[in-house]
Amino acid sequence: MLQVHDIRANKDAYINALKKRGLDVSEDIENILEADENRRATQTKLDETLAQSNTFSKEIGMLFKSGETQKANILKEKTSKLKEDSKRFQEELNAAVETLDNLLYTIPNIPHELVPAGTDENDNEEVFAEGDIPTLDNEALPHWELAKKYDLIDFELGVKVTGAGFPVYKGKGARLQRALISYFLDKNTEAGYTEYQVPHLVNEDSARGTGQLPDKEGQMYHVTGDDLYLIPTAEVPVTNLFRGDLLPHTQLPITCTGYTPCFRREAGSYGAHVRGLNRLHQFDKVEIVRIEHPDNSYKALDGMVEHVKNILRELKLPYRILRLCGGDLGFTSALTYDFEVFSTAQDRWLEISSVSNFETFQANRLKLRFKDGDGKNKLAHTLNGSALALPRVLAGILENYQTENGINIPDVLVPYCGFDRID
RNA sequence: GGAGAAAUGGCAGAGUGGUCGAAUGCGGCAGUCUUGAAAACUGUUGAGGGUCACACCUCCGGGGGUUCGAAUCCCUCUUUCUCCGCCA
Repeated sequence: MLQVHDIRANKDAYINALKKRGLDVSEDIENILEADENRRATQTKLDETLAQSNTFSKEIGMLFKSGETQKANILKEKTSKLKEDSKRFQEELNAAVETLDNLLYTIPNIPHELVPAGTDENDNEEVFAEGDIPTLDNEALPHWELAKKYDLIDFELGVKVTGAGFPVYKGKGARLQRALISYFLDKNTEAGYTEYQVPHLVNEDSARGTGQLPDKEGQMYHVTGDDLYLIPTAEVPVTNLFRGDLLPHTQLPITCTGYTPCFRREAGSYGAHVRGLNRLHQFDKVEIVRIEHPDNSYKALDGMVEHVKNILRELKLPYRILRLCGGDLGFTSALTYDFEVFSTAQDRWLEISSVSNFETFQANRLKLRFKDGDGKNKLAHTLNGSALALPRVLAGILENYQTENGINIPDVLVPYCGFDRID
């Protein structure tokens, strides 16, 4: 969420910038500023009342000490009204804070100046593309056919055990999946990211910290018995490792990577675009997370983009990079680059990574701060990206590496797989 | 799952109703000394709100209560530790 004092200072600039998202927030901003003034006024009233009653309490204490109990008792009576007042003001304050927070929750992050205006994915800006799109013959199959032909993934078994969107990987399919996880983790740790294994269930505070709650409640699986949520991405547990921290600036940047399964309800999804591995309720992903000094965060974002590029280059997959337009930009993000790999047999681009800078938007909710060189405590910038999401990379490999006689394995994966062909 | 103990500042650890935001030690920062460093010594050192700046307010695991006044008493929740049971 945004910080009120930033909104106060940059009111017009913020209203203007949010137009890129297709939003007119001028009224909301006015409401926020009004709610904030109300909050501060109420706080002042409460503080003054408490100050008064603190003074009385001290006096009463001294009077009792010196034996002047009668005077003390007179003072005691005076405090009862103050007590009532402070109780009432406290309730008013709680309400004022809640009103303000609820308003703040509705305002998305301010898009970076590089974010192009636009309403949907068609307006995203292609900033880079690389790799040759193979020309396949007419016999080329989509990955779900290949998975069946070579017995790599069994979607029906998943339906039997759990339901649609929970595939079962078998044999070389399972091995290839595991190879990719190891390969990604190795690439990330080589690049300096520290590997973490984190819980796959998180509590409500964590889900709130990274912004899944309150807005996206319906997207997560909720374990009601223990009031825990299955993680939709490793971003949630990994970023929350640092919730509430006040880090010395010398400790920045903090860089983490982690593999987790991800669980998404994907309510309302249907049709051809969700076939095979294209969209699942459970999938694997290796994530990278950075906590950065605000002065370095955009350099860091560029570094993450380069890092993902290198991986895709090694895998020799044709891909492109999109800079998301205002209409497609995630609620919490200031600038996002999506990576898409070309799915030859489906003749479409599949998103395999999304790399974002959230600036202080997440850190504000997380209360994730650092002590800067000047001694001041400031909110850190958080960034994250997939490196990479497994299913669609797998789909890309199966489709792009298929031949008449089998599927080749990208060279860099052969040591991880222990085989160089699926046939 | 059963029984007991505990939760205090970056860490360790005092504090059981009245100048306690909190002793002390370690750590951190600044200085003295030193060619430099170490050691020693001196000073300083929590967070949030609020203010032009002060003042002032809040915070001793979370929430609630008693009291003029709570780190301190009561209730409740959570977590940790010890013992027992179960277990990959």
